Amino acid sequence: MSRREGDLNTTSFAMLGMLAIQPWTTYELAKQVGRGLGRLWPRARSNLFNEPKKLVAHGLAVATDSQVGKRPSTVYTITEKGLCALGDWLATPGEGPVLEFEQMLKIFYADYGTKADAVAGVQNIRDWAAERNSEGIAIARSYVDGTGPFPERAAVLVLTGRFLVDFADMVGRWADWAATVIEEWPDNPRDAVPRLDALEDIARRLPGD
Amino acid sequence: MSRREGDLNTTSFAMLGMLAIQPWTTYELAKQVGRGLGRLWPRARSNLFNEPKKLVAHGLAVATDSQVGKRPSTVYTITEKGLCALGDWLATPGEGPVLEFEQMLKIFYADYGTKADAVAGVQNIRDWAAERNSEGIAIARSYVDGTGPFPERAAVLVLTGRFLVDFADMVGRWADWAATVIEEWPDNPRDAVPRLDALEDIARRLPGD
DNA sequence: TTCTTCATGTAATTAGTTACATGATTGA
DNA sequence: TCAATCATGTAACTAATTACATGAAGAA
Repeated sequence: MSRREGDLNTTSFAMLGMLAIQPWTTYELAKQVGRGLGRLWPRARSNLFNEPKKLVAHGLAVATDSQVGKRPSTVYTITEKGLCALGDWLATPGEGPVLEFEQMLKIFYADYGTKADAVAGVQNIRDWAAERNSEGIAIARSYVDGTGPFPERAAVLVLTGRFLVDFADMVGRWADWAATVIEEWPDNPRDAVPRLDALEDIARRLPGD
Repeated sequence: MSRREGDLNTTSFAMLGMLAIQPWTTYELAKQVGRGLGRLWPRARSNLFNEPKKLVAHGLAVATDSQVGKRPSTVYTITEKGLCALGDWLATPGEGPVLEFEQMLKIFYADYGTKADAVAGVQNIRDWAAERNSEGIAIARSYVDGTGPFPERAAVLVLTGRFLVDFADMVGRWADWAATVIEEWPDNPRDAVPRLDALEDIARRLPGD
C-alpha cells in the first residue's frame, strides 16, 4: 500500500501516542506537549495542527468537529487501528539521542573569541541547567505527593522524568567544572593550556565496560 | 542592509567556525564534521555544500576553484570579515541544549506496548551509550598521548569532549537503572507499580541549589 | 580492465518554523 | 465596554533530508 504524500514519521507517532492517552483538542494537545513530550521530541506548535490530519487520513484517528460559538473546535480520538499502529511502532528500534546544542558550539569555537565570551557562555549553560532543575523538582514533588497529572501513567513517567532530571544535572555539573577550568585561562583563549588531566580517567577505561 | 534570501543561521556559523580552523574542501569538511562538530550540531551532508556558498555571498569566505582531472574542486577560506563575524556571533548568547530522543519516546509510551518491547528499547539505549563510550575512550586516548588532530585546539576540545562523554555516561547509567526497574514490571506494563522512590531525592532538593 | 571506494556535487521533496489572523471569554 | 488573554487555525516561507548522478584513483 503505497502512500502518495504525508507518510507517517516519528512526529506522527508522537502525536498518536498522545491520543492513546485520551482524546484532545489541538489546543489542549499543544499545551500538554510543551510540558512532557516536548522535552523528548520538540516541535513547533503548528506541527500539532497538521499531524492529526495525517492520522485521520490513515484511519488511525477520527476527528469530531464541534462548535464553540461561531468557531470550529476539533477533538481527535484514536481508533482501534491507531492503537495497533502504535503498538507496531513501539516494537521497532528507533534512533538514539540527537543533541543540538548551540551554546556548547560556542564553547567549541571559544578559541576564536574572548575569554569573557567563554565565561559568559558557560554561565548561560549553568542558568539553563538551574532552570530545568527547578522544573524537575516541582514535577517530581507533584508525583511524590500524588497530585501530578495522569497518575495512572506514573510508572513510565518516573522513568522518563528521571532521565530528564539526570540530563539537567549532568549539564549543570559540567558547567560548574568548565567554569573553574576557563577561570584559569589567560586573556587570549588560544594560549590556554589544555587540561588533559580531565581526559585521563576516560582514557584509562576499558571499551565495552 | 536587508538580505533578500539565504540569511545566516546557526548552521552557517557552525561552518564558518570550521573555516576559521583552516581552509577545507567541502568533502574534507563533511568528513571532519561527522567526527566533532556533528555531535553538537548534527546536519546532513548536503547542507555542507550549501552553507559555504552563503558565506561567500556575504563576504565571510572566499572560494578557490581548482581542477582534479576534469572535476571541479572548491576550497573555502575564511576572510577577515568572516573572522569578525565569527567573533560577534561568539559574543551572543545562543540556545540551550535541544534533545531529540526517539528511543526514549518509546519508553514514554511503553504502557501501550509490551514489556518485552520496553526491555528491548532500554537495551538499545544501553548499546548506544556503550558505542559512544568506546568512541570517547579512543578520542581521549589520542589526546592524552598527543596524537589527536588539532592539538593547538586541545584546550577547547577537552571541554566539549568531556561533555560528550559525560552525556554518554549518563545515558548508560540511566539505562542500567531503567533495566532493573522494568525487569520488575508485570507482563502488562499498564499494571506496573510506579517507582516513586526514584523521585524522592529530587523532590527533596531546594530549587536553585 | 574492471570493480570498488573515494570525491564532488545537484535536484526534488518533505519537514518544520514564523508570522499572521481572528473569534471567545473573562475580568476590570 | 474595553482590554487582555485564551483558543483555533492557515499560509508563506525556510531549512534540511533523501535520492540521484558521475568522475577519479587505486586495487585485483
